[in-house]
Amino acid sequence: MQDIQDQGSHEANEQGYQPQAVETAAQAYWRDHRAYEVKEDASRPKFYCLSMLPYPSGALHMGHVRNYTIGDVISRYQRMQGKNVLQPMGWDAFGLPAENAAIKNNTAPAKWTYQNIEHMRSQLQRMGFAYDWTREFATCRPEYYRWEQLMFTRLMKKGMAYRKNAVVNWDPVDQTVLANEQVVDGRGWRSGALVEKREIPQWFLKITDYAQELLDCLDTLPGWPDAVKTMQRNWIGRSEGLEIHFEVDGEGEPLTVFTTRPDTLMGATFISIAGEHPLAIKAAQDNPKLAAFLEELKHGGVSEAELETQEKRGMDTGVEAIHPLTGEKIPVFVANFVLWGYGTGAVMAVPGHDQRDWEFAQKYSLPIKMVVVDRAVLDAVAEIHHDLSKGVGSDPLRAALGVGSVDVYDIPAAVQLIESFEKSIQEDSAFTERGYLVNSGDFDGMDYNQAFEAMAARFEREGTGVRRVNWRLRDWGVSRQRYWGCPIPVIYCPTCDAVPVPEDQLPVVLPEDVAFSGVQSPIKADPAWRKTTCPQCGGAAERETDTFDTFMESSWYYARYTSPGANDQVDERANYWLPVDQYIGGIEHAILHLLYFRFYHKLMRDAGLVKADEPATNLLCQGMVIAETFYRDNADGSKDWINPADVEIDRDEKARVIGARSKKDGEPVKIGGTEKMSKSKNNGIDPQAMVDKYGADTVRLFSMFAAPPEQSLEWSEAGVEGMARFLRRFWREVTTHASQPDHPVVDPAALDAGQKTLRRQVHECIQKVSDDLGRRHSFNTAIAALMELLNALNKFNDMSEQGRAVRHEALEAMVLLLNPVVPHVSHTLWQVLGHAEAVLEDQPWPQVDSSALVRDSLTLAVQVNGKLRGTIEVAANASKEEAEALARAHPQVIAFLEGLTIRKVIVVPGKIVNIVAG
RNA sequence: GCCGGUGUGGCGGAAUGGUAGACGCGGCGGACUCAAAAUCCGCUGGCAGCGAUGUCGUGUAGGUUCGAGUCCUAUCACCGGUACCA
Repeated sequence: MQDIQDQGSHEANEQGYQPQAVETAAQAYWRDHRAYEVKEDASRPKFYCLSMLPYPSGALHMGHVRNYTIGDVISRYQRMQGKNVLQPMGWDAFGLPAENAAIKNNTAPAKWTYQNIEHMRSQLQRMGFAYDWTREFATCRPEYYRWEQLMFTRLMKKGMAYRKNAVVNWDPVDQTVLANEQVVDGRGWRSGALVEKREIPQWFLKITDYAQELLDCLDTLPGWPDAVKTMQRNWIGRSEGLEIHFEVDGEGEPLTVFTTRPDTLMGATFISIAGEHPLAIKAAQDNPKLAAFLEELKHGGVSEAELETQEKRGMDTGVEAIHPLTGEKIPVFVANFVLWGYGTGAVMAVPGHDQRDWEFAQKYSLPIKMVVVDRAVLDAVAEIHHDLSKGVGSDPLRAALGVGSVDVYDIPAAVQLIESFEKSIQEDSAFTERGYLVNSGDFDGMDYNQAFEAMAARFEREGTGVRRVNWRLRDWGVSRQRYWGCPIPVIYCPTCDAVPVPEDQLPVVLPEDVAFSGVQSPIKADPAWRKTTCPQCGGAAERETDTFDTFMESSWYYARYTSPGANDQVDERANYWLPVDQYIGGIEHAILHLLYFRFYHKLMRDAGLVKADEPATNLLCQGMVIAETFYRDNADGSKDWINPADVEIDRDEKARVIGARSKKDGEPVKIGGTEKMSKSKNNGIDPQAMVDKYGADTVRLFSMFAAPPEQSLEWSEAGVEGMARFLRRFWREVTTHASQPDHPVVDPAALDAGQKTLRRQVHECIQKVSDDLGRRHSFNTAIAALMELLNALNKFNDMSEQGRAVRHEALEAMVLLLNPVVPHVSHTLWQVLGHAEAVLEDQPWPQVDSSALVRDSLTLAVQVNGKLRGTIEVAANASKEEAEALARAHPQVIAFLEGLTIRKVIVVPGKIVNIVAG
C-alpha cells in the first residue's frame, strides 16, 4: 500500500494537477462505492439538503452550477459533521418551454424533455455532485403525478378545490390563452394581435383558508431570510377594515366597499368600481359611451404590473350612491385601477387622503374634502372653536382633545395654518398619514383607532356595515389551458356535474406520443381522449382537458424524494427526513413557489401524510449569474450580440478598461454592461466548456469564491484561471511535501516561534472555515482563508522535523477543509498524503486546538478623536491602563494631542484605544 | 405603480458598530528562459511629498455615536417579484 501511494504521489508530482484524470477516477470511486446513497438511520442525526430542482431546458446553465454547488458544499460539510445526509435531484419536467420547443423543432414535448434530462443528468454527474441518484424522478411521469391527482380529488371532496370563473389573456387571432410572459406590450407574442381579457371557468385551491397560518408560521422560521419573510407577509397582505354598504339610487342591492381607512369616510366624494362589477355592466346597458369604455378596458393583459402602471382612467356611470353618514349623493365611477376580485371590486374614493384617488379627482374635477389633519392643525382648529364658544367643555372637539389649558390664542395664525394645510390637500397631494378627524361631525377630534372603533360600532348597530379582515392573497388558480402538464382528474357529467376521477382510475395519463402544432392542446383536440363515462351515474361524460399549473408538481417533490416507490404521495419515511434542513434556490422564487410549497405541505399535513408544520427550516436564496455583454450595431439599428468568450479586453496603463475587440477579427466591439446570462444578449457561458477546459473542481471553486451566495456572481474567465492556479499551487505543495521520506508528528512543546505562528494560522483557519461553511454560509471568505494559509505555507521554508510536522498537519487539515468545495482534488490528495482510499465525507472534520490559538502579544489601533494615528503592540494579557499608557506615549498621538485637553479615553480590549480630546 | 434587495479601488469582493480595501483578477517592475508560456519574487485606492507622513475616500444629502461601509431619515440608480416563465 505504502509503495503504491509513494509511486502515485511521485507520478502526481511529475505530471502536476491533471483535473480530467483526477475527476474521472474520483467519480468512478464514488459510483462503485455507492458513496452518496442513503437510508433512514434513527441512530444518527439526519440532514436533508435540497436544491430547487431544475427545469430540463436543454443544457445546464451557470445558475444551476451555482445553485447545486452551494447545495453540494453544504451536504458534504454536514456529512463530515457526522450527519446522515440526503441530497436528491430530479426534474421539474412539465412546462411551457417544451411546447415552444415542440413547435420550433417539430418534436413531441415529451421526447424533447426526456432528451434534455438525459443530457443534463450527465452534466450534473460530471460536476461531481454527491446526489443519491436512486431517488431521481421526473415530474412528467405518471408514477409521480398520479399522487398529485389523488391529492386533488381528496381536496375536491373536502371542498378545498372549487371551480369559478377567472380572467385570462385571450389571443383573438390564435384563439388561445396566453401566459403573461407571452403578452408583450399588450399584444400576443406570435400573432401580434391586441390581447383581450376573457373569463373562463377554472379550478382553484383555497389557499386563503390557510392565509392566517401561512402568515403566523413565518415567525417560526428564523432560518429563512428576512427579505423572503417580509415579501411573503406583504403578499399575504392581512388588513383589518370595514365593509360599508352604500345605498344606490334606484337599486335594491346596496353597493359594498371595503376600506382600511373608515376614519376618512366623511371625505369620500365618489366611489370607484371595477369594469366587471355588475353595477357597471347594468349601467352600460343604456349608456353606449360607458359600454364602449368597458369594452376598451377589456384590452390589454391581466398582469398586475401592467394594470398598475397604466394611465388611471375612469368614467361616470351616472349612478349615484348615498353617503351613509351625510345622506349626500356621490357619483359612482368605473375606474381601470379597481381590480375585480380584490375585496368587493368597489372602493370608496377619498381624494383628500389617498394619493391615487387624489390624482383621479384632479383629472376628472371631482371634489376634494379635508377630514384628517395632523396634530398641529387639530390644535389650531380647537383654539378657534374655543375662542368662538368661550365655554370650557361645551365643544365636542375640545372635549375629545382634552384641550382646556390652552391660554394663548393667535386666531389669525391658527386660521392660516388650517388654510395652508387644506390648500396643500387641494393643490399638491393627498395627506395620507393617520391623524385626527375634522369636518366629521360626531367623530371630530378622534384619532385613527378611536374613529375606526366608533365607525365600526355604529355601522354594526345600524346593519349598514361590518368589520372584516381582508387578504391580498387570492386563491390559487391551478387550471392551465395547455397540453404539457398534469391532467386535472375531473369528469364532467351532464347530470352529476364535476366528479373527481375515482382513486382506482388514477392516474389520468397524458398521452406523450402526439403531434403538436402549438395552437391547440392535443388532448383538447382529441374527442376520443375526452370521451369517458361518469363514475357516479355511468352516463356519457367528458374529461377535463385543462392541466395543472406546473407549480403544483414543484410544491411537493421534496416530500417524494423521501419515499421512493411509496404507494401514496409519501409514506412513513417522510417523517424521518422532513422537514428539509437546508433549502437552496433563486430569490426569484421568494413568493410564488415558496408560498405554494409551504401551503401544499400544510395540505399534506392535514391529510395525515406528514407531521411537521413547515416544509423547510432553513432557506438560502442565491443570486443570479451575470456576465459582461458585447455588441456591434447593425445597419438597421439592431444589435449583434457577441459572446464574452470571443472578446478580448483592452486596458490603459492604469489597468482601466478602454475597449474590447473580437478575438475572431480583431475589430472593436462595444461594451454593453453586465447583465443576467441570457440567450437574447448572448452572454451565457457554457458550463460544459468550462468543465472541459479547467475541470469541475475549478468551476466549483470559482462559483463559490467570486461572490457571497446571496449576491449576483459575475463570471470572469480570468477569475477562473486564478482558481486553477490556486489548485495547481496546492497540488504542488502537497505532492512536494508528500515526497519527503517521513511525516513526523507535531510536539507542541518543541515548537519554535515561526512554527508556533504557522500552527496558530492553521488553527485560526480551521476555526474560520468551520464557521464560514457551517454557520455563515460565507463560502467566499472560507476559500480566501484557505488561500491565505497556502500563501503562508509557501513562505514557510522550515525543513526541520517539527517544521515538516507542522506542515503535514496544515496540509491534512486543508485537504479536509477544501473537500466540500473541491472533492475530487481532496479525494486524490488525501491518498497522496499517505491515507487509504476513502469517502472523505466519512473522515472527521478538523478540530481546533485552542492552545494553538494563544498569542503572546496583540496589535491595537490608536485613535485620536476617532481617527487612526498609529498602532501599538501590547502583551496579550495587558490591562486597560497599560494599553492606555502605551497609546498616550505613541509619538504620533503626542503630536496630535498638542494643545488639546484629554476629555475621555475609550479602551476596547484587543481592538482599539480612542483618545477623545478638545 | 406596489413589495423586496443591492450600491466600497481599474474589476469581483473583505471588513459579524472598533486599523476600509483581506483574498482573487487585472496592471507595473524584476527573476528564470535563446524566446515564449508556465512558475517564482516585489509593488499596486486618489491627491500632495524624495521620504517620514499628511489628506480625501464606501451612490447622494443629512443625523445618532468616543467611533459609521455597518444604525436612523430622506433621496437617486440598478436588479428581482408582481399571481399563466420557471
